[in-house]
Amino acid sequence: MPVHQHIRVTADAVVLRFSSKEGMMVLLSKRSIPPHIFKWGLPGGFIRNDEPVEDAVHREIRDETGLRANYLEQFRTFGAPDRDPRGRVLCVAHIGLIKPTATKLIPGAGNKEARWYPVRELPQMAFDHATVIAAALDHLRIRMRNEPLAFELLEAKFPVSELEKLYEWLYGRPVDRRNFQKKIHNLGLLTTQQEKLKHPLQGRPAQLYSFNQERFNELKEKEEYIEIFS
Amino acid sequence: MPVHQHIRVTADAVVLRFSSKEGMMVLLSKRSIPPHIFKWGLPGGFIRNDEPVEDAVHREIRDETGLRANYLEQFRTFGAPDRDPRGRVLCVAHIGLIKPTATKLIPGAGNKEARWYPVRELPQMAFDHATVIAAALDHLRIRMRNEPLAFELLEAKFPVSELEKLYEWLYGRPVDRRNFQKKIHNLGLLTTQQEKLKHPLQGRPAQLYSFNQERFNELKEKEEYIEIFS
DNA sequence: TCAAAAGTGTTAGAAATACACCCATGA
DNA sequence: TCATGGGTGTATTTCTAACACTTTTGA
Repeated sequence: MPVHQHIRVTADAVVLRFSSKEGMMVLLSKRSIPPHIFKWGLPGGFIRNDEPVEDAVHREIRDETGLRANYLEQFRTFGAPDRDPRGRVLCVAHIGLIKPTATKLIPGAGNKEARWYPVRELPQMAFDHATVIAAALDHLRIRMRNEPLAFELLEAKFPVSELEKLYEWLYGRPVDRRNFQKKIHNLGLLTTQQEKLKHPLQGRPAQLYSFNQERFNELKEKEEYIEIFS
Repeated sequence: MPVHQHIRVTADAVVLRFSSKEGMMVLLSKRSIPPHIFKWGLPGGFIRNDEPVEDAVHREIRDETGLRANYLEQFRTFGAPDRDPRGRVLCVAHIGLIKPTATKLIPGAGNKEARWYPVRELPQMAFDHATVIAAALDHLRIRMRNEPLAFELLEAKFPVSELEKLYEWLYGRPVDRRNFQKKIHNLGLLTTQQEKLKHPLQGRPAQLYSFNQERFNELKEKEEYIEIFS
């Protein structure tokens, strides 16, 4: 039992927000202390001794931005010995997903500035956080084929086109609207809502849908393998 | 910067070995010290202050069993505050894959007993290691659909039936031999070897194949998505 | 009436599935 | 010659992919 081990551990989150107008945005906070002072980093920080890791992530996101991710999943731990100049610091990295309406940031006690940045136009990043963001997107790209994570990034009621644009953004290729609708409807994952989209900037108003979680659970029970997107 | 953080970190591995006769086996080592003395646990231990995480895993596996996994991948970090009675200990869990010939164990300095156990007949496990093993298999089940990890569990030259039985074991369902061969050959992942399997216990000798890594890399470059098994 | 986005169906090709008999070998 | 496991082809169905015009609305 090593009394001599001295490794610290942070819990950090790549919190993502999507809208078809702005694309995928990531939540960053500006560092106000060294190391990497004034660079931008992921919300996160040291885990408390008796605190569950997920709780630490939620706490840090709240403290730095006032937000709460409605989906949170650990995806990898970054542990290169030289990734932090202060000494050995492991980073348990998470993906957080949040609805597009979560735009208003309330920087907390730390007085740190927080901002949404387009994932494809990142500022100078602290530590290895650019790598962490890239890894988070790779992870999401794999998970979103089979898991209904897309719906965590959309409003409760959304037009199919928004879902489609999210997949187009993530996979970097155009998606055939007709085939996409066919597939998603055949799976039965969408429940038609009464309303239509009230204020399209222009064009025909879109039918709104919500994600049918029960239907997905049903599918998952009987089919071992569900492909939402190919 | 929390001088008061006191969290220790271990690197542990679920090292797996497969043969059609025995099924999937996991490498365990018997604890010789408290806590959980005399229960079985995953090979692993505390990371050194300046040691890369993967190096720590390899070192622990070697020290406890004399083996070296030919594939190693981190899959999750377990961090429940109460998972270790000694205090807060995070476990960065890995999957290790090893060839079926790696049967001989050389317990090292720690004098710990090490053994291969069938994954489906585990002894009483230390800590949350039963959960860790279950999570490793879930992870493997997802990864093996799209990544050529199966070949890390087979000899360099193997009959198709061995590959097929590996998939059957992992997904818990029978696989149609003809359709399986068709699919795997259409992908072009197998290179036919000169030899046939020399000593089948009975029956017609099987053609041997090796995994064609270059072909897989080629595929991965042009196709964004490769499905090895559905 | 125009611009903009939404909605929708058919066809051809590819892939997945289901299914059964013969072959090569050792005992 | 028998028992055992290896090797193989075809027909059916399902899924995927390609493709363009009409509808609804606000300006």
